[in-house]
Amino acid sequence: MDSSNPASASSGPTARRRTGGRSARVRAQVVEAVGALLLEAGYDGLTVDAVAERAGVHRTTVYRRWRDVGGLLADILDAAADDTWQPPDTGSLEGDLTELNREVYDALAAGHTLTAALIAASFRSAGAADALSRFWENRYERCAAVVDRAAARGEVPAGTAPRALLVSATAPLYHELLLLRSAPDPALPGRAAQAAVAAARAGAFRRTARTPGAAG
Amino acid sequence: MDSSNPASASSGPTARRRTGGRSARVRAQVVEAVGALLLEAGYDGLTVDAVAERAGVHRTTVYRRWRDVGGLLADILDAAADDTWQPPDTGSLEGDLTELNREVYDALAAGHTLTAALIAASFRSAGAADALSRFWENRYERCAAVVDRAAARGEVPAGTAPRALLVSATAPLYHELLLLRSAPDPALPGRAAQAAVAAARAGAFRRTARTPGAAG
Amino acid sequence: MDSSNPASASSGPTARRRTGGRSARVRAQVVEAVGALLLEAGYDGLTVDAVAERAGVHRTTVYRRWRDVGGLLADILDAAADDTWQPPDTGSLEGDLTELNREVYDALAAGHTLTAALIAASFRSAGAADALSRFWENRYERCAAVVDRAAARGEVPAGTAPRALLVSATAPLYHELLLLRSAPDPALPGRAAQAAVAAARAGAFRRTARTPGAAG
Amino acid sequence: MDSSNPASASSGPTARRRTGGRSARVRAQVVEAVGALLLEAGYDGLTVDAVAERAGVHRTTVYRRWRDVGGLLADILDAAADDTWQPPDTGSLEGDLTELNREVYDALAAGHTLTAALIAASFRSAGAADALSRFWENRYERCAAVVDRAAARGEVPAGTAPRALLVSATAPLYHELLLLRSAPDPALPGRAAQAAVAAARAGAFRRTARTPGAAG
DNA sequence: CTTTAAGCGAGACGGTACGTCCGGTCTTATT
DNA sequence: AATAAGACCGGACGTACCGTCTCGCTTAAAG
Repeated sequence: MDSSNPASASSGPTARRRTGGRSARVRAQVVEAVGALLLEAGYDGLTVDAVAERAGVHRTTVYRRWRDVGGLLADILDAAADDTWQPPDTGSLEGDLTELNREVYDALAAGHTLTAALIAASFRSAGAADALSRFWENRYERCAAVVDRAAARGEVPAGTAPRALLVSATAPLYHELLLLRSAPDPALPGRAAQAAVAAARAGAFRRTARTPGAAG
Repeated sequence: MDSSNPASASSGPTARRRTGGRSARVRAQVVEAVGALLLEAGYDGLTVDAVAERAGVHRTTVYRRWRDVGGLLADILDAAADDTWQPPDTGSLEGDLTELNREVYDALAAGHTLTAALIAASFRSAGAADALSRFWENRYERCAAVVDRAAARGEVPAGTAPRALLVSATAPLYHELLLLRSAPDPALPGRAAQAAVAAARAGAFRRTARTPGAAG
Repeated sequence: MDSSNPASASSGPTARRRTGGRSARVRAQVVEAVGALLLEAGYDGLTVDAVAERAGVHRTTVYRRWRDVGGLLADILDAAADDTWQPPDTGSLEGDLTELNREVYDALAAGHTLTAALIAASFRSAGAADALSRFWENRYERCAAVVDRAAARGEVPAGTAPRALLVSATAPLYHELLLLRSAPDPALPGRAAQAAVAAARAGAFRRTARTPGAAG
Repeated sequence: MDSSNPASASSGPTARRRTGGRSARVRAQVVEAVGALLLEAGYDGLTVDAVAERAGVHRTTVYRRWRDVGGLLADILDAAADDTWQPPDTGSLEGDLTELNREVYDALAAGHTLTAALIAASFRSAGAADALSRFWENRYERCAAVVDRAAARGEVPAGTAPRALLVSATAPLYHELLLLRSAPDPALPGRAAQAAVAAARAGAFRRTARTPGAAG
């Protein structure tokens, strides 16, 4: 799951936004400024004033089009959701999950990070929170393929719920790096992936729930 | 949350701290106000002004003793860390973990919640972040007993790392409820506990690492 | 004291200043408040907060436009300098000087007085000090006419320096009433005027300096 | 607590005051600190906190003994009034007045000056204003000798009021340097002295008033 | 040479004002 | 007539002093 660069891909084909002329240019400048400021100064440095100045646009223009900081974040997140990112395909479930975790790890371990800033933002702005949820759901949907392939290969029981497995694999990373703020451990992505696979093999994520450990 | 101890440890022994009468009362009022405001208005409602007014104390007094909002949070967190909380002891690992998860679930599922506010705060205040880390580490240490007991009962392999197991069990809750903000699912505590137990049984958290799935 | 002109000269011509409606009204209210507060509470009562409240304007607005109390004073002084005041013309030098002195006397003898407040302010604010200097220089220039007329009438030697004479005539008033704070003496304006005239007749203020006592 | 004259002991006979050792040392340190701070930072830099710190004394001690900043100033002024200063005696009135003026000039021309600071203080503190008045009256009384000697020498008419003459001579200095803040002119002390002498010779300061210039 | 209370050190508190930053709204001038 | 720029309101921040209070501890003065 790459959350390292949500801002990169700009406005996809589905969005029927007016793309021509000044409006588009203004939006591009503002989006660029938001991303840059988030990286440099985190969410608290993302003031409308700073965005406007950096984008070379007037304060009131930002208010008019994005209403507030949450709107800005929602915009760049929704833009990022339209990108072309695809989950890895290494041939094994543990390999795929480790690879996914490594992306997360890289995005979070480096202290001041765009991802962390976005998450911080989600705690303060409803708009940002919604956009971030949408973004993440989108990613989980794409990643379901990883689990499906594993099931097809017989690595996990049929009926394994992709999302529960994926959450189980990645959640420890966010927990350690974002919430507990413990020292980054390069082995963490692999270990978390491995534990999730072990649980999955034991049937812990089968949709039919229950009777899991009993099998083991 | 006890509010009797002076100012969360630290400080030299020579400096005559004042613990009697007014100072203690002021602190108690402020701590109470912080908790109440966090619950009512979340982190963004936790302004120094609001705390002072609610505590019936002057603004400058708050600044003098707590410096800023982070200091306030650190104080109540450190106070909370001194409590007498003990992990559950249901007789089985899955039972204990489920019980733990249920506590987390209850603390997080109810929207505006103190826990969520503290986590939000940790993204904005270094002081709060440190205090929260200390608080959590403290809890994980206490919970190690749960794993030790399970190991003694033979539920998990000897050498199972308590912390890794505990993180694996609880992280999905924080992930779903705080980060993904998905709809609360009452089955989640149990499922996450169960998956962690399955992984532990498969040896995924043995300190000697590696060769886990090989057992399966 | 006119309050119609924007913001005491200065500032580039390119910057589109706004002179209409609200801005002008705000300035008028603030200037009025400054004068009233100076009279009522003296310089120490002239806080930005008090000015803002009295003017019915927000604190930050005052800071934005006037920066600090010195800026406020400079504004009202510069406004005052634009007035239409003219020195008296009684027909005799001593009469004119006495009349001038009486104005000063009236302005200073009544305890809490705007003039005294402005002078007090000039000791604490560079901006106010400069503005007050400008104001006084302006007045001395206008008063030069009094001396010129006297010279034309032959009351004082040709070449008498107006400013030195005027200072000599009025300085004792400021000295007694402001610095020494002695009890007001209604005869003082006349006496000081008379002494200055005597000195002038003796040639004490001739620009060619020296050779004064020679006249005696 | 009487703050009118904390230095000069006295007060009730019942309350046994303590004058020796520590108290005296404290006062000396504080007085020194006040003078130094006035010179370095002017009246606005003369905060109780700064005085206490510089004097190596606790804040509350200053409040206890001097009540406020005005009390501090009154104390050092009254101390200064007890000195042994004597007016010059050059042999001529103009010489004496010029010498006096030069002292004033030196005290005022050098920008940040103790004298200016005291005067500034007198505009804000009733205690300081009273003490300064006392100080100046004391000096004018001592200077009366200058005028008496001149009268004895026949330089000025008998009955010339010393104080009016002295004020006339020195006021222009204060006016130019303190109020008008014009550029210091080294010739000013002499010119002002000379003008005052001229007026005095013309009888402008005779106690019986009136009919002055008529004589010329 | 004790006693004893005046005076000091120390910390905290309530309170006023400062000057700044930022969020958001409203209004004026320009195009 | 629309919009960009400027100015405003309002809330909060963190700081500096002010003046007060309540404790103990020192120490100078009286007995």
